[in-house]
Amino acid sequence: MYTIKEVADKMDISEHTIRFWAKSGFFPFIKRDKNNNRIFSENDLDWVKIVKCLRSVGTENKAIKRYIDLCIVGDSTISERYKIIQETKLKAQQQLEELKQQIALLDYKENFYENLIKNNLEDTWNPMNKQYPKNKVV
Amino acid sequence: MYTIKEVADKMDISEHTIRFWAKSGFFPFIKRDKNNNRIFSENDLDWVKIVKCLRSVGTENKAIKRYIDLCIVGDSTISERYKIIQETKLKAQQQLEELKQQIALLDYKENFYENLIKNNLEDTWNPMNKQYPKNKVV
DNA sequence: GGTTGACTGAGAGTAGCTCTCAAGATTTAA
DNA sequence: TTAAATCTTGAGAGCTACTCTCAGTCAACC
Repeated sequence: MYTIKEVADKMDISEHTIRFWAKSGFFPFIKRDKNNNRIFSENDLDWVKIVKCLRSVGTENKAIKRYIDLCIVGDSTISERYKIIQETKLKAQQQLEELKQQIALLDYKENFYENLIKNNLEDTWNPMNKQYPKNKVV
Repeated sequence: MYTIKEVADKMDISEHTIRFWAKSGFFPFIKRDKNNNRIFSENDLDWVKIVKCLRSVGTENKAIKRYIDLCIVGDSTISERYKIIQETKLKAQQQLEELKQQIALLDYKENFYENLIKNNLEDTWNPMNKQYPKNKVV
């Protein structure tokens, strides 16, 4: 059993965000103690985990709520949930490829600057540079 | 030379966003035609590319503006820009690892649902399920 | 018994788009 | 040659998903 603060620390999400998600109906099964404080079970943590996952790959909150609601309905929605997870995974894999390309660009830029510094060269990237080179940077 | 629409198509960014970025001072060198329409050079496209890159790895617009301003200043800011790119790359690599883990979770869920469907099993994930199993899902 | 610290919900504030709109220029069609 | 369609512009409203502030409740420690 965890308090909201413990969940926040454990999952690396702010307490504010967890309360916001709770208010959005993402954790329908959380119990309260006698002071009305939320107490998260291990099972509730699983819900936090999947919400964090969906959110981090860009799933809209409305779509997350839809998925949660399908979970609550039960077994009859399994194939629909399967489809959602499948599509989300595909989207995430595309993001991975995109991210790799952006890292490659950052890597190129890093080497470029490193080279400038090492050799005391001019910054050919800067469009202010009057000797803008034929072989453009980036 | 490109119109804003051509840049939007080429870079897969909405025209709205490009105008928003332009208003934010991310493209300080864009020329206008006689009707005040923006005309993007190949060099301007490079700026769009680096802004898109920084943005896509979560760099705040304020920090992007800072980087752009450093570029405008010129060679004296190269080492500072180098540091920014280095740190951004590190952040992006962490995101890559995080994304891989989220994909692994989605993959697990996908297999889990697939198995349920294939074998007509119950959904052990759903907390509504009374026979909540000892080995919890996810 | 008073202060410290965790929690609560309501609601204001913020970032970064995203969209609508009216105005102006151009191109195309009748 | 006038009309309609298309592209652009900036201003500004609207939206999503937080993010933060605040006043209030409760329990635990000195």
